[in-house]
Amino acid sequence: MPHTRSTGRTMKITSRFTIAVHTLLVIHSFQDSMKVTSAFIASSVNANPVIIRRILLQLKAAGFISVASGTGGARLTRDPKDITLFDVYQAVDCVEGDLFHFHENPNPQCPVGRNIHTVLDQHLQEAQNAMEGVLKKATLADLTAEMQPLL
Amino acid sequence: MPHTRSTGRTMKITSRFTIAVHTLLVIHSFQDSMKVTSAFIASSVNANPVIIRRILLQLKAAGFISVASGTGGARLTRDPKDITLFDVYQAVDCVEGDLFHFHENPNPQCPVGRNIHTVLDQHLQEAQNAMEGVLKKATLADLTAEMQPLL
DNA sequence: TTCGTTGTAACCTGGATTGTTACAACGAAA
DNA sequence: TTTCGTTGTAACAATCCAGGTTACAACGAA
Repeated sequence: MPHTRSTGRTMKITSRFTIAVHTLLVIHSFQDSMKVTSAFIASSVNANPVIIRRILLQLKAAGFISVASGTGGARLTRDPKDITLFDVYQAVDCVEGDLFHFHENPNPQCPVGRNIHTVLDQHLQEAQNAMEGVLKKATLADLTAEMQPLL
Repeated sequence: MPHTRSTGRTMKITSRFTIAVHTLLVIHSFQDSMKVTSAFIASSVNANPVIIRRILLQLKAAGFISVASGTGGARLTRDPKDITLFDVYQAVDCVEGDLFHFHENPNPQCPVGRNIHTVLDQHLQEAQNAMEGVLKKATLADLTAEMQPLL
């Protein structure tokens, strides 16, 4: 029985994405009752505060939050209804352009090598669009609402 | 203007997948007119023959091809209509289980940390399903047909 | 036996992610 | 003005994985 070199672990979309969503939910939930610092978020996420700060920078750059440097504390600057999971996914640079990694420079002398890109690309793009389309449907407000009954 | 540490390149689904599809198309196209060796496939893909052999092992283990060790040459052992892009995607271990990497051990003391997993998982799973669903629709036979007019 | 090919080990390289410590800049409050 | 907590950010270290390479034993047919 032949076996591969696979050691088990494989590629996944960076956890920055789920951490960013977690972060936004924490800010949304607590911003009115307390100062939401990177250390506070870090303790909810269970990660290093610097990791959180780096994500806060990306969320700030995307225009979702403001962060009070010096004083401390993050706040949403956009209605949670207007922040989709896809927005967050883009903000934290989950994928740059294409989700699938196409092998480069297939041999143009070969009929398959010459056309593989054209033929495959359509399907891969469609697959990526389908995935991103689902992320575009859900907003931060939706997640908050879905979390309510669990509390 | 704050900026991130991102250097540009980000995670993508391994090129093993597109190489595997390319490989199957080459086998399908040439198996009746010549002996299709790892070296031949490698020259079409423009990759090292060992890379191709490792992928051939995975495709063989999945039951899509037979490889004549010693003599050399790969052949399809299944109708191209019955090999979907998703089958190939699974055969080469593109993702093991979940596409998204969820940060582990969120703080159960925090209401957000306690429920983030439950709430987010549904959306992430739906996104992944949508992507994989598209890959399930296209077969090797479809790709071959789409490539015909380009030749 | 010879010869081309496969199966597979061993190794290297580069890149990305995640985590860490450290510290200057900042803003508010004492 | 000084103090203090916090942010912004640099500089690293530790993994981990993909991708590539060389090397060689095993194989099967001629």
